[in-house]
Amino acid sequence: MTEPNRIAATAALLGDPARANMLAALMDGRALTAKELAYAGHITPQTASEHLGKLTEGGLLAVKKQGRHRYYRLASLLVGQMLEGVMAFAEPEPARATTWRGGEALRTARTCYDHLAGRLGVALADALTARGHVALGTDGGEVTEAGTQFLDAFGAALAPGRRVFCRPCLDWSERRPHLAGRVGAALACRCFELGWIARQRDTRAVAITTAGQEGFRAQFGIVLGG
Amino acid sequence: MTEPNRIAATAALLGDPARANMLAALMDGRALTAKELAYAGHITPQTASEHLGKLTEGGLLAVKKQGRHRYYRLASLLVGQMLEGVMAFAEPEPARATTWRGGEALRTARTCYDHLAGRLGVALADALTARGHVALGTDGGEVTEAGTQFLDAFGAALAPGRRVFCRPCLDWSERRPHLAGRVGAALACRCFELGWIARQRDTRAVAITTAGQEGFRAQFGIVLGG
DNA sequence: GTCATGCTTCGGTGAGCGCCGAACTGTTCC
DNA sequence: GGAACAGTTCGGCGCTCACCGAAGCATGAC
Repeated sequence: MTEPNRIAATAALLGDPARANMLAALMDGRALTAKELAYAGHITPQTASEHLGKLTEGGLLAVKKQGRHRYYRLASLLVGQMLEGVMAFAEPEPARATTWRGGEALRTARTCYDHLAGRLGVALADALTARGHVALGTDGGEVTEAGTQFLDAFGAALAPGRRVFCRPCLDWSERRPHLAGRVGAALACRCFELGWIARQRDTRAVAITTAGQEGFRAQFGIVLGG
Repeated sequence: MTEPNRIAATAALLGDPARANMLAALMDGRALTAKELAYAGHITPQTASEHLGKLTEGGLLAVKKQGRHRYYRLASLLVGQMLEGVMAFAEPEPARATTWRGGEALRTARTCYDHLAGRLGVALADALTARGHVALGTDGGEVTEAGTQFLDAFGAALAPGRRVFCRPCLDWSERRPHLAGRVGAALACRCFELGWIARQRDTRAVAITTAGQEGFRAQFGIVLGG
């Protein structure tokens, strides 16, 4: 009885355009200030403050004071996965190849909560699959023995010993699965470490550096013409 | 720009208690009439009609006319997965062992969209894991060679040849993963076929028949004290 | 034909909430 | 100290939307 009401209450929090915009802006896992989120939601700081209060109250966001700023981020993995679920449904069917702000950059490479998406993310998943490093299906995926060794050598080591699974995440611009879960996160993390990719201000798009162009080509055979 | 608005619009559809109740009632994959859904949402048929119209319009529900009834069901797997995502977040933390309508029956065994959940679902996942038939992790899972053979012999055969993955689905009453995805669906389907479990009216709870008591014990070593 | 039933449409009411301007607290910097 | 800035709280406006009663279509039973 009390159960669906909690569902409704949670969903209602996502059901406001301003809040949805703010949450989408946080999907790359960064922590943003209230002002930045107000900008992302296209609303004034006063209004944003109310929304952020509700989202925090509802357990969707965690907040950390730092000087005169307040940094908001998604409160847990579950929040990111919930948003993924809604996005997977809500996104327009085939890649509507038009007009977002910086759409082209977003489609080339972007972060999706804690892992890589866009053409780069899909290409990485394809490359690893083609080489037998991971096996992916619609219901899940697994890193092979060879894949574990490869990731190890690449510097994106995972806890050894136990079997390593990975979760596919449906990519809304390519409509193809890419690597999420611990594996995707470790891979993305290592790419940042190597300086192959770099975050950009005010967007989830990531830039592929010249080192990255070279690295992705050498290690994965990936060349993104775009 | 248009993107998060779609997310918000979709989430807003889930964000009404009456609609959330109706969707929750459809989570077991059955098709229900408008009247039954009005009852599930605790609203009058007029109001339910509006809600059902919006949900259908939004692509969440599919409807089929049959005589003077209209049967509504979830429109796609994506809808079920989206709801799962929201539920996984929104459910109260530990098993709040109290007071739902038929709570005890629901906790023992119920359907979760197209597969089994509750103690039975978790016990099945545990049994299959313990025997090395499936391997489960937080990011996914896989059916082993032996598991494929076992499922085959059990009558819950899956398309052969390709690797079979399965998706864990976090159980909100037990807080333990159980089997979802194709594997979970095939398993549940076979249990219904064998007459081990039976659907009940007006609830997602399923009854374990006496044949089921015997079968689950013999095949899986599962005894649910009730 | 008449009646019952399932469902939808219409009209009007009321509550909730998203929004912003203005004012207030707290931090940083000079 | 004072000025600048980040963020919140308050008050009031306006819109949206969930709700139900009543009426209107269908379909099926007799």
